[in-house]
Amino acid sequence: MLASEWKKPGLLSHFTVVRKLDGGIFPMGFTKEVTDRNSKAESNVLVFESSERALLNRLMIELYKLDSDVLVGHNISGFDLDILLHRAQACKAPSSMWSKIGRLKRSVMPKLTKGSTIFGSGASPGIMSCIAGRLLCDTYLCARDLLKEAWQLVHYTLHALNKDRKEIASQDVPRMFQTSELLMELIEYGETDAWLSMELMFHLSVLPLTRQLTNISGNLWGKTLQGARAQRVEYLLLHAFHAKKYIVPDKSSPHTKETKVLKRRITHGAEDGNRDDVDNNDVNLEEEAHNERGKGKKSPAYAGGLVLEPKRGLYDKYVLLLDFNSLYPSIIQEYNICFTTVERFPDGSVPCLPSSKTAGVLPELLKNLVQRRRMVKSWMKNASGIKVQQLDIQQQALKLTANSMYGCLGFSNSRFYAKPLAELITQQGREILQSTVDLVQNNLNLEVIYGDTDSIMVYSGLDDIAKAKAIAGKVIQEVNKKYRCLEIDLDGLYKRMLLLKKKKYAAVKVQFKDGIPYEVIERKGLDMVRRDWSLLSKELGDFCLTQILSGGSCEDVVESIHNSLMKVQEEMRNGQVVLEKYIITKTLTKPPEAYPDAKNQPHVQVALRMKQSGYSTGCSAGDTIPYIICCEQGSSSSNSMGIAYRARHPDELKKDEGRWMIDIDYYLSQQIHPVVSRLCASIQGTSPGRLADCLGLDSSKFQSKSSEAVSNDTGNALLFAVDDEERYQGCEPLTLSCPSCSGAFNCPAVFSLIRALVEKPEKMQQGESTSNFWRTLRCPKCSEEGDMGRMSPGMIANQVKRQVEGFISMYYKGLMTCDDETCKHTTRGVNLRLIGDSEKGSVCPNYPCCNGRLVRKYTEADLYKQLAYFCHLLDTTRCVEKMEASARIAVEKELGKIRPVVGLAANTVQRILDRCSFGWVQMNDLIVTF
DNA sequence: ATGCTAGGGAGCTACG
DNA sequence: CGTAGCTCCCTAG
Repeated sequence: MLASEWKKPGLLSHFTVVRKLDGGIFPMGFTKEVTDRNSKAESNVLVFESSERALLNRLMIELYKLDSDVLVGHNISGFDLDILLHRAQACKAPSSMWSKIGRLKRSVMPKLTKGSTIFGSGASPGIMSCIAGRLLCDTYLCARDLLKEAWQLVHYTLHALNKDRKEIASQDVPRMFQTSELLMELIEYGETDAWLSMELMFHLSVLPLTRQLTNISGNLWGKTLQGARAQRVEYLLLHAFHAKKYIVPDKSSPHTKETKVLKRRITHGAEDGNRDDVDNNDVNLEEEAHNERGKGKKSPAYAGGLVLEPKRGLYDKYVLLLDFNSLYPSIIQEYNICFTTVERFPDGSVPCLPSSKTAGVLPELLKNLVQRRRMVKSWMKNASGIKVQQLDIQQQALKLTANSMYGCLGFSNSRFYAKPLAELITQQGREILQSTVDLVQNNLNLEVIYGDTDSIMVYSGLDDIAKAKAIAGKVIQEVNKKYRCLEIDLDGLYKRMLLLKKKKYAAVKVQFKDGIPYEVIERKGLDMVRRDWSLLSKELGDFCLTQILSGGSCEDVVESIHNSLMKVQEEMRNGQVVLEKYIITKTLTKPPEAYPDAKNQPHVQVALRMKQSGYSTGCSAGDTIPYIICCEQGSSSSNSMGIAYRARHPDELKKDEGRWMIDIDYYLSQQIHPVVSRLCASIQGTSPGRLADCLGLDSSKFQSKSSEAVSNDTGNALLFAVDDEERYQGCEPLTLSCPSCSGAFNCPAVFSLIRALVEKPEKMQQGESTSNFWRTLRCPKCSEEGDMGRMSPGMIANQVKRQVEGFISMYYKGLMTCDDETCKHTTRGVNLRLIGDSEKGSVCPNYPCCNGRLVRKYTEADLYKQLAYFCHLLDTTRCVEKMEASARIAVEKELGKIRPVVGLAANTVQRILDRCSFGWVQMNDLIVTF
């Protein structure tokens, strides 16, 4: 349907059910508001229930009455269904109630968490079986998998759609129940979200596209919606082979692994003397071990496409982009590559091209797909209105199907896995690209500046678009002469182009609309198209790029870039620009009761491993932690002293126009966890005062009382008055292990070492050599000469860092220990969220030998005590200051007293300038400081 | 459960 | 201390 049609008023209906909070009441005037709404809509669009169970019941009844064919939602498979079914389970809802979510009457709830529970992996088999009979359309999964090429589009679309959308933190929900207006607002947010999910589905044409894909392949629609690409190809091939009366290979399942092992044993036993066989087995074993080791990221099994070394630079005359139309499918047809035609060698080496003239099943299938697509495209020319859209989707589906065939040949778990075929195809691809380059360069005397897998870029050196096109025509004619099926075509004309690296370039592309040319900037692989760079950096980089591609003179371009950077610098100094440091992906959705340890604290999940939020936080994705642990960008380096982690209470962060910032005032008014902040201060040399400095605030306001006493000689770092040693009794010691005697030694020996290290620069000035200096460091235990050269500051820092991190992570991961003195069994890996149950004391695993119960080894109080102890031990404030000072001198020397700041943007600019003809510009001219 | 490889760039670590 | 080599993330094709 066209958007105008499904958006027509009256076509869609909606329904909302809301319940009051446990122990609460609905706000005044809410009942009247509900009646008003319903009478206005002339149906029950909004109802309320008194309990969660009643709410679930009501929802299921409404779903049953609707009996919908498709359930739509953004991340519905990873979230909504999971919550609904788990809550139904928790509320002890009868099967007659929850099974209405599907079309199959069930009496027993399947195991919901069976299978993988990785975020974004789709619904578990248990959940899928609950909704049997209905299709599940998860716009999140579809956007990510099915329409990978349109990912950017989806990203922006979502962004655009989200314009009016407000995110409500879970801890704010109770607040929304205080007045009728707020509650109605909350309800509207829910309705908007539902609407947006559906709008996204329509926008992406998910249903028509998946239906077409399913029709082409002959598999199940539900599977296509889940994104099972391999299965689609499998079914397509199954149908094709079956029609020709072939017997297809068995589907390998998890059981086959056992059979393989069994088979190997049999062959091994029978042909013990056969050396080759033994070798083969070893290879297999190695392969398997390798695969298992590299779980997350398999190393490539065979060589892929050829990427030409780019001739870097800024090209200001026309560049032609020539591109083979669907290279891999064409190769299969061109060389008749098929399971039935290619002779595969037992040793697994790359096979030869087939000589057979009779077309194989695979090429014929592809030929058929191509012909159908051509036909559909021809129909499109004469169609109009909605028909054009439908046909367009059909041709897209045909293209997608043809293109995904190759990938499945190389997919090791596919029924039609054929590595030799995949290898042969990519090998031909490489040869074709290389021979094309040779032809264009040697025979046509043109300059090829870049090429990737199936494309070449030719620098014409011409200003005239017509002449450039003529050259393209000549190249196309020459290349296409050589092949039967393969076809090269002009894919784009670049007026100006900046070529930086392999897979990284930008260009001004000339396109035509109704014969009138217009220009678009195309960005490929550069920082600004990646999601892991901060917005500021992306915006600045993009600005620089547009300037460079603007065609202005060198002087103008450099000046305008310089000015814009200076402007940003100024804005940063004035606090108008705030670096995006924290990205909070999602607020926690389970009720606080689920986390007894931190009941009264709001919870957040942090985006891990995004550049904006720092690396290695010691938590894994999805872990719930009572504090946001993050690190400042660029501050973590293994060779620098200390750790870069910083624990922050969520209240300490405030959100402003979508960006999260540290609320310094709150930080100080609440004195949130001085221990943690002190840990940062002493190890990393960062303190609230310094932080305030960075943000341009008056740092004197931010010094805590305890620091004033000692601030005379330590500047703005926080110090900690140590009372007595007894207070740290029971804490884990901080130790270093000596590389030569392996003995562990602890403070204060550690600190004499650290201090010695810090004093190094002074000694160095006296002309002492580095290696000699390191050798003066001795382990206090063995005090042997020689090996102690390895006792480097990096090593010490690493050991300290590891221990501190280790403790924090042990706390958050919930180390459990048996309370029986004689047993003391310790177990790890209990997630914090599970501790609620465990803390009641589950039985020690050593039962019945031991009657103990597992309890948390470290309580929250232990954590703070321990952290305080570490701080106490690491009282290296003075050293840190010295280290900082020497580092500052080094930096200042290098950069002439300016520190690079928009580091990211500056890097990008540097790289761009490196490759332009602006070589004479000094980078220092462009460095911005804050 | 699960299409493929190539490649840049950042953080981190082992090693000489 | 410098650096090669690893993992992780995200892109191009």
